[in-house]
Amino acid sequence: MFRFPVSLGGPHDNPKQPQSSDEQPHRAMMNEVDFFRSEKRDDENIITDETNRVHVKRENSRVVDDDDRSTGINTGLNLLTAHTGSDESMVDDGLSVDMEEKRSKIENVQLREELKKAAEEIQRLKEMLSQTTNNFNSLQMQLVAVMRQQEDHHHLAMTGSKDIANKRHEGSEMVPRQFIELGLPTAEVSSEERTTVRSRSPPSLLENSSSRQRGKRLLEREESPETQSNGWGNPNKVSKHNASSSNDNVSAIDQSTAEATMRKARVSVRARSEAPTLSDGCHWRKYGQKMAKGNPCPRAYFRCTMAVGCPVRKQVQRCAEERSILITTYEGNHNHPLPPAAMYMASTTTAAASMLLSGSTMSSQDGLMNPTNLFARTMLPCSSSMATISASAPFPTITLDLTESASNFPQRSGFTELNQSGLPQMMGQALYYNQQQSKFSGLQIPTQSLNAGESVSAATAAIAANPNFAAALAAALTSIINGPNNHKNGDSNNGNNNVRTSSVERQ
DNA sequence: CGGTTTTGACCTGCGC
DNA sequence: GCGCAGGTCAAAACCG
Repeated sequence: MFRFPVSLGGPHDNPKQPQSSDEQPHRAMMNEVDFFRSEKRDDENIITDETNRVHVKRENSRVVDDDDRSTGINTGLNLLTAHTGSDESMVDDGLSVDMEEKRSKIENVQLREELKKAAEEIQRLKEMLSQTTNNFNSLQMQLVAVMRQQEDHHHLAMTGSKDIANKRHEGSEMVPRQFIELGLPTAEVSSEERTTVRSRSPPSLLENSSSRQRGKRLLEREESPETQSNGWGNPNKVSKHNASSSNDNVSAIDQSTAEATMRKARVSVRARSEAPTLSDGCHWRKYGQKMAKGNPCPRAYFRCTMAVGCPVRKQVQRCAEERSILITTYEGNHNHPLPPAAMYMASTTTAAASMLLSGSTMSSQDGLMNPTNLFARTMLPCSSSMATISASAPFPTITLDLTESASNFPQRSGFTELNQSGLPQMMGQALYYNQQQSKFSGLQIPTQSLNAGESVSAATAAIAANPNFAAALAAALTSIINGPNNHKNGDSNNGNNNVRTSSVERQ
């Protein structure tokens, strides 16, 4: 799905190269082959060797080449050079051949060392990725186990006290309600599965669904992933469903909850920008605009147009208090490959959403084994103050605030530069949990844990500062994150459509 | 001409 | 039941 972009010296390193036919600036291995080939030609033709030698040198820095001439690195050869010093012609004699051979050998050694280092680097990165994958898998399994446990407790509590359950559904426990709601079928789910889930639904929900079965619009919504009252605007609908849900579906609910956790989250990005929208690498079509209450600035609604039927939407609105701040809220998951620039954003928002959702299903005691911490440490290394999770919003929403504290991460800037270095910047965003977090059942990253992970964070930040690696890692993590869902959903186009696709499925 | 934006109407959920 | 607000639709206008 991704490649680690290893640069062993790009075209910039050898601007003076002859235009040989086999010249391919991005192929380090080809250069290596060329090198050996040229070495073999030594015996054949010195002139040719000279040409090839220059060609080979492109893997080395020009400084080395210059040093050879200007500073006389090979002092032993200088004598030989001096011997032929009067001869400025391009014709080499036997002594210069020796010099060239020695030089070639030195270059050969240097080149091999560089390649070796590069190979080791690749191997290390692979190991890191593998380790991250393993960590994620184990954490995910733990997450499932804990969710089961929590679900059991939840049902016990509900059956034990209806009052308590009612209070939960009326008031503070917004998130669990949404998770249940999110368990409803998605577009990727087969029609059979949809029917099954629907049939499990309580009469109220069925009535509600049937009452919506009118008109073309409804049909469209039925086709779309979020048909089942999964819209942005009806977050509490299924909570009632949840309240009346029985215990016989615990496992099903567990599954749906797991899916649900990846479904409904919104990722809101606050960034200072004078532009009407943030350039996040995707193509969007505006499909609506509304004046929101309490904000003189209209809210614009956009839909991803990079692929037909892509469920990803975003809302763009300027902050009422500070017009220079652009609030972009993403929801959904792309069902198509993304360009790298968009991948940055998608990966970041996916990670944020995953963090939000996975964390929200955990109890506070689970913090240490919560994947949230993994994400917080891997994806948002400086987790301290830049992301807000809001439980007061109708949906679990994580807000990445790019308007402040831009000092603690390299290359920090606004989202508008995402095309260049978006991921590192985003990854540099830290998380903080506002007061509303206390309402959140599980979104607590223990300060302890974060402190313990500071070294990890620092290392991660350093790595993430490299856009290439960041892109690769983000892509990898995205695929990891999305993996299970993709399997469930069955028809995912890429590794990119989990959190977000699922979270938008209500249209 | 095809894609995008604009904008008024419509749908839906929620609170009173 | 009614009104409000958020979200969406879709025809018309606009644009490259």
